[in-house]
Amino acid sequence: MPELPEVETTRRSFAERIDGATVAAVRLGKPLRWPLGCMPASLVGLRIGTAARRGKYLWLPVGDGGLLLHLGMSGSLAFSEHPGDPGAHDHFDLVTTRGTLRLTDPRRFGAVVWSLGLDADPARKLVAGLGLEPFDPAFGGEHLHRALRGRRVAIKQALLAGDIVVGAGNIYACEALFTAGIDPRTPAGRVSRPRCDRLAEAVRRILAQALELGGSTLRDYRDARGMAGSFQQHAAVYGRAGQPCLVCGTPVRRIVQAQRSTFFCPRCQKR
DNA sequence: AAGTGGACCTGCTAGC
DNA sequence: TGCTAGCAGGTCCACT
Repeated sequence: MPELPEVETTRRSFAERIDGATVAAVRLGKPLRWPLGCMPASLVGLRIGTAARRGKYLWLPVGDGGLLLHLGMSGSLAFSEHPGDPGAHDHFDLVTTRGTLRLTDPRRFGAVVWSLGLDADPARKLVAGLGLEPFDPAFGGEHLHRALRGRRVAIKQALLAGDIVVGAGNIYACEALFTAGIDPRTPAGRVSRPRCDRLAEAVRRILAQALELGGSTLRDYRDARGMAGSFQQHAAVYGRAGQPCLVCGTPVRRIVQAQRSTFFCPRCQKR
């Protein structure tokens, strides 16, 4: 599910309410991607700080450390109105003096990890390889061009890898490449400097637009207040295989790259 | 070193 | 109606 716009929308939807609250209890469901790494009971009584985001990770300060959360493919966080009856896919409850924040994640690719800081293990290890934030002023055509130099993977895969720029997952990488007019199969190292300028700008514009629309709700994504996103209604190519390109009318194509679907317009997007 | 494929796990849908 | 194959928003790891 969650790419940067969904994760950031989620963060904004719970950060204010939970900031300054105290942990009253922690409940664990089935195991997630990694073990929590501390005794849940030891969190009780600790004060929660202001939630932050790095890439698609959320960082929730708790006491002298914090929880690094990832929503995986199918995760969502929500304030639970019925904290007494967890469902089959509710795998983490943070019961606080300001409500219960509950992680629901059917596929369990998500994670909740205790760490003494973002720069302490294990959080540091998970965040270490991440690229620039897309809205960091340092992210632009120059950075992109330099980082892509010598890379032979397709540009789509280079964007998804997250070591150059974070936040664009499968939906927004497809959309950004469409906006920039770049064929997703183009070898990354062969994207010219001017096209890198356009691509960096497209990544920012698409993510900003998605953020304004509260992200994409393809299936079940909701923010912590239960609000769905609506970017999917504005997608130019993602999920539109066979339908006419909104610009030129050519049918949108679906191909597979690195075992993931890629959608693009074979006419508007060039190598 | 960079690139590739498999792994993790569950649910939904299209097609027979 | 019921079964099955294929697909889904992510990312880590082992291997070449």
